[in-house]
Amino acid sequence: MQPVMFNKNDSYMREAEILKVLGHPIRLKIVAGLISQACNVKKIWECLELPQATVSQHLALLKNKGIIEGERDGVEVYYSVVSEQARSIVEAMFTLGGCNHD
Amino acid sequence: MQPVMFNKNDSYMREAEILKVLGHPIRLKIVAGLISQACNVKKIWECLELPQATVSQHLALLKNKGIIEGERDGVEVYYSVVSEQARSIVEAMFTLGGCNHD
DNA sequence: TAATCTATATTCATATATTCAATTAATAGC
DNA sequence: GCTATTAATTGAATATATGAATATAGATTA
Repeated sequence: MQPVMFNKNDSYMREAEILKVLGHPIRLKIVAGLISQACNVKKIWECLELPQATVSQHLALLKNKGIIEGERDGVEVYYSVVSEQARSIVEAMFTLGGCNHD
Repeated sequence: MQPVMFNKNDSYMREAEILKVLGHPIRLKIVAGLISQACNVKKIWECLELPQATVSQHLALLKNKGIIEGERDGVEVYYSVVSEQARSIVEAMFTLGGCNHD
């Protein structure tokens, strides 16, 4: 009896969704940055040199998918990574250190 | 002096692209299946109960991104995972075993 | 309260992705 | 040549994502 190689029942929906959300350069940069340190919104879009609205949209998406969470401190909101799965994916991504093709 | 939390220069393009390609339930299923064993195309679309064209499209995308490679054996083509980065991402995804929220 | 700085939400035009039937290509055997 | 089998491609409809402008809400200070 063979192992279940292609599982048509298990939809991998949730897993694929996490990967898709991380699969955008801006969001990946944000999450990778927040892994090393929690940060407020202004600093993020200043560092990345992106419009505030753009960063805000990506932060909202990351928050809705349960990857980051924000904590308000006065006028500022500090975001940090709360999804261990996202954290381990990003770490797996970079611990290989580009030792793949080309 | 602080570490470079938000790197605006390093675009993370390539990394984000890998995650985006894996961020689709069908492609994630295919890659997860091919990690456990190389397989020909017909078996894939039969197991997943999807049209041949749909699976072929996703296989082409995975191949173009350097995640899988195909080897022809007569009239069949056997695919296998060649990207160690993709492999480690998928493994990181599932070794956590859903111990996150809800 | 007004003024101001900050964060979030909404909207919209554009671009990209996805699906699947139909078609084409490649291989093997007759 | 022809035919069967498997895989790749095309094309068109539909769906989703993106980014920037704009509007709204929240918080602080004068």
